[in-house]
Amino acid sequence: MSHPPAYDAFYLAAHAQPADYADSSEERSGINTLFISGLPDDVKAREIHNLFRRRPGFASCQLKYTGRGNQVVAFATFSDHRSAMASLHALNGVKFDPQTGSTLHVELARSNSRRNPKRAGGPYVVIDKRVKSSDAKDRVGGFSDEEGSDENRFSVSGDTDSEGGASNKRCMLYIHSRMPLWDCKLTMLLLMLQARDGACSTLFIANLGPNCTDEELRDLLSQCRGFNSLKLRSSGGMPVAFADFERVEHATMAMDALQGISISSSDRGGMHIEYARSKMRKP
DNA sequence: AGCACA
Repeated sequence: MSHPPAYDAFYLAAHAQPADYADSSEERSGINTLFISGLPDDVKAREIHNLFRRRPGFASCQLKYTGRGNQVVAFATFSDHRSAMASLHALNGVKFDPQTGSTLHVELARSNSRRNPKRAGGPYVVIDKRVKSSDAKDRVGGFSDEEGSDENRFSVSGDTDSEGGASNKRCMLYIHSRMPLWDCKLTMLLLMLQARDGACSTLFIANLGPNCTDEELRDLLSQCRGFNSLKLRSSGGMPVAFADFERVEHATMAMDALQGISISSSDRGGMHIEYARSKMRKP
């Protein structure tokens, strides 16, 4: 009896919805906004404002709770690039909190803040992406949340890979030390359920052994939620299979759970599973 | 790398 392997959380190369990343070749000299990290997680918007308000060319600033653990970052916008650079050099590496010894890391932001402090109201803006723990419970449903160890886990990064000019955007998870466990799980769940390129609710299964049977595959697949039907075919003398699921998300989870596993008839390594090119017609 | 059934 083969069991689906544990989810490979450490390197999840999911073809997730592309986060919008600024092209690295973008003109940097038009950037008037600074990105500030290295802040203690109890920093107040007022402190950020006080840090920047007297600097030449200062326009506005905002504090952002990123929602990744307790991570806090800030943005400060200036009237022009030169004054932004001046403040960057003045404040980068400065000790912010003598208690913790935390040091500011200041760099040019990826893009200018388009937030208008006058319209947004108040001298500084707070963006709070933190998820309330009550919704988090609702969102993750059956997941148990061993809270005690908030020693941290993963976060998501975007990356553009332009092999063959195809420019596939993908997301990956990497270990990161300030994220509570529930947040990691939520992130993983969302990534798993993200629409991936070419996603289809039917899966194409190849690299099966010549003696693979319908029953053997069906036994395995019927343990997967949303499994509808299976068709074994032969392609070039070798068996391939099509497995249909209720929804794309079910197919995605089955693929992630079963990818690469060997079954008793396997004689050439584990199964190769992809989305089928087209949805299976009615059974 | 191998993708059918209408």
